[in-house]
Amino acid sequence: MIRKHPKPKGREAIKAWNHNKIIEASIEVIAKYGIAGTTISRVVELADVSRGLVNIHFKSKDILLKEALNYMFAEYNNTIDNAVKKAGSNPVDQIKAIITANLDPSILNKKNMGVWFAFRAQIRSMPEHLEMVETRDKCLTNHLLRIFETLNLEGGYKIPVKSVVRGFMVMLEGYWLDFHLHPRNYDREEAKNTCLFFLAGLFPKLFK
Amino acid sequence: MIRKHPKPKGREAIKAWNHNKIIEASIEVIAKYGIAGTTISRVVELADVSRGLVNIHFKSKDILLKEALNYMFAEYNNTIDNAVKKAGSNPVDQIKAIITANLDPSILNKKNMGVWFAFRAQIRSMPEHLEMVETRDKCLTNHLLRIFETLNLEGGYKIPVKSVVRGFMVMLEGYWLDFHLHPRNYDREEAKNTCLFFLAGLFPKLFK
DNA sequence: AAGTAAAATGTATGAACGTACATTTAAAAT
DNA sequence: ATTTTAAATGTACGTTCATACATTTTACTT
Repeated sequence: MIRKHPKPKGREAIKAWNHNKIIEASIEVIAKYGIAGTTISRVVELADVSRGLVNIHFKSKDILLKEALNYMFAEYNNTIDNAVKKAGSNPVDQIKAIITANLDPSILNKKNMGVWFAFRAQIRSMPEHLEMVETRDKCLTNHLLRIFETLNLEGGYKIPVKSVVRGFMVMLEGYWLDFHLHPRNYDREEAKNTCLFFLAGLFPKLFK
Repeated sequence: MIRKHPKPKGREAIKAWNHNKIIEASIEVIAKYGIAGTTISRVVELADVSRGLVNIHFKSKDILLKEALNYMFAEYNNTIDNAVKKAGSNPVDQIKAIITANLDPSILNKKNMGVWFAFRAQIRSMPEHLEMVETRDKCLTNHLLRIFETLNLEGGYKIPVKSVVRGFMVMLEGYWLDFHLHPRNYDREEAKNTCLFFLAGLFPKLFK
């Protein structure tokens, strides 16, 4: 049962509170059972609300799924944007901030990865969600393209930016997958260091 | 409807033929609809066999899923082992062979990736399949550990082998994910070159 | 304190699910 | 040709699913 905060007062507030409770329960259920394994019964049980309430708040199961996914992505995009902002103007610091953010427990945790890979796995049969996934990809790609281009200029490198950005993102996502499969003995520090190690191969002066 | 080969003669042969037809149909359905979205009805329709036959060949749905997964993994492990063998004794050639094999259409295709990520997504709620996934990981890890250690010796490098192997595998898998999401405009050559580019950063003399 | 409208509840319904099993089909043996 | 028996079929059953909606509860208004 999800009950992070006590039940608030006021009709509107209670409604919003229940709405949120259902979304968060859905996320947890998706993470555990996958998209097709997510049933209203499981959501209802975890959210501790009545069966009918889900139908009132979300016109259909599909809409509920979509809102749950959206909820999660918004969090991710915010986290990354903030991390880059906080890192200041140094591109190397920005890269490090992005790596750290992507490996931080607030992003890289069982629940998030469960949902993440559940959606990615089913993308073939639910192409309507592809857009949302790609929006997240673009958020990260844009940051990285800009940063690596700056690195090229500042360091006098001639690294093929597009390929390296893709390779780098692919690596980050690979580490997510690694965590998803083996959350127990996962070493965030090692993952970070290996990312930096690979980058140091390409930009020796900057990442050493 | 799956009918690669004409129906054979002989009771045993027909039985085996149907068995195979059901497994291959299952793989296709899993790839399209995910684990929980895989229903007997869908498998039966695609395999073009009677509803009851699945129950006779596979005691339960779980067992069918397990056999389908096993079928796919066996193919993968064979392909990799053969690729390494064919590459000869040069470690750089072996690495290249592994990259090429992992990006080859016989491995990296919509069907395989659909099943692959479907299982990985659901691993949390079906831990009984973790073992099979890890067997595949070990097959690849063992090859790579040996090869990178040889590279260290031959080239006089002091690369942290374990980390690099993990980073490299993570990268390969990241490219699988990339393909899974965007099979249309996927560039196998570029993926291969970027892998080599990252390795060239670590082993400059060898991968240039 | 009484009335009212919004929100939440829980039961009902039909479709789809996995599985069991009596029946039919057809390959092999006589 | 007839018999035998393994293999395949298709219906039937109990369960679980998403959804609809009449009913009850509860926060707000008067």
